[in-house]
Amino acid sequence: MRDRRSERNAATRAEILEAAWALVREEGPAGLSLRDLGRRVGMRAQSLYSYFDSKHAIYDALFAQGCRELLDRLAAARFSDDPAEALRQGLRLWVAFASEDPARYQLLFQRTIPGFEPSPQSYALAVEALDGAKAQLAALGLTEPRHLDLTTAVVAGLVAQQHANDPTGDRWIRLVDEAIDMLMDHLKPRRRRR
Amino acid sequence: MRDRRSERNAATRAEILEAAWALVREEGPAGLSLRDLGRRVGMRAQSLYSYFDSKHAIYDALFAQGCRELLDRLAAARFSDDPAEALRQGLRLWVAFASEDPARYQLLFQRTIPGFEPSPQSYALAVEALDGAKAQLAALGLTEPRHLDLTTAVVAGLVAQQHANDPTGDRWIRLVDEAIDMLMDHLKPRRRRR
DNA sequence: GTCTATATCCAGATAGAC
DNA sequence: GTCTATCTGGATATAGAC
Repeated sequence: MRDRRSERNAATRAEILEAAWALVREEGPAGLSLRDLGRRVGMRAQSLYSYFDSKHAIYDALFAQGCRELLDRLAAARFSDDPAEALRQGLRLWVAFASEDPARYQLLFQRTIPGFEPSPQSYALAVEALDGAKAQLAALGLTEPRHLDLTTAVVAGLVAQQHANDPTGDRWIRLVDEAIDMLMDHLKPRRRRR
Repeated sequence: MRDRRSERNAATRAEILEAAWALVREEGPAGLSLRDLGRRVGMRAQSLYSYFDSKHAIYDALFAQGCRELLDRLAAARFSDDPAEALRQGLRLWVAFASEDPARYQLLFQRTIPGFEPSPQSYALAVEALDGAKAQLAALGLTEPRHLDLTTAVVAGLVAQQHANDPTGDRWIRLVDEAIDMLMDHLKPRRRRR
């Protein structure tokens, strides 16, 4: 039969994580404090330890949630049958995901919280998301490491510049289609240079 | 006549900044503490206030030093007379500078220290460095904002991926020449697409 | 210029009553 | 499961003696 107690516990955990996201968006991932977090959910900071073993465990849960959100969107996207168009759609989705929430991007893709590393289970989710992009490249015959690395670099560069130098605008984000053109023209095996 | 007192003061300031760089490299820019810094130079943390008005003033001095280092290297470089080759050399220099010291890169080009913004004087140095790249692009007829923005995005992307995912290796950095090829082929006005 | 002493505030985490 | 109380340690910064 249903375990009402553990259901309630899970609901509270979810509520705590939701409040944590809000704080992380306001102060940045490194600025999260258990005091503030407790206050948000109407608890003393110490009581959070009934739900999470440590502050790092909270970060880890946020990391996993962020990855799952990305995986969900990738799964929900209806990609074109044309591999080139599908890749383009996939990269647009990554850029949109990464640029819409700087704090989440920082938590998932940069190393900005001193001492925090995601658990293997959580990290596996991030790898899974990247595997999607890898497969889309492979469908175009782009299977060398440098193909993926150059692709991730271009995407990461647009997002990094956007966040650092124009956080409220779209100065770099709007270049995404041009950047993808550039990338695909360059990587296309048929017109390989050098 | 020489002011031995102020010479000594300047020497101590320089020593403090050197120790600050070491700490920042070890702990990241956000991890710098005045206690540790004082200990490194054989002082109590409070005594540092004789040399700098605040912790932010120390960050600002580091920021300015980092910019000057980059400007010095740009000034010392002997660039080719061929504008395309000169740009290539310039971008290689940026990538080398940014990748050799992650902490300095973070301090200069990312917004990672809560509450810190460089003073106008210091920021002007960063702008000056970027103007160099802008001029090199202009020498190739690339004067639109998107030309510079795409260029900085590619450079920033390589460096960001390098630091975040392969901090001790060269997995992305070694792609710099290929990335520059890609960029220049794409931006070259003579073969403009779209 | 450097020290001691101190102010003020914050952090993460644990013990134990209820 | 939540609380009070507490531990331990950290931070930046100021006042004033020497």
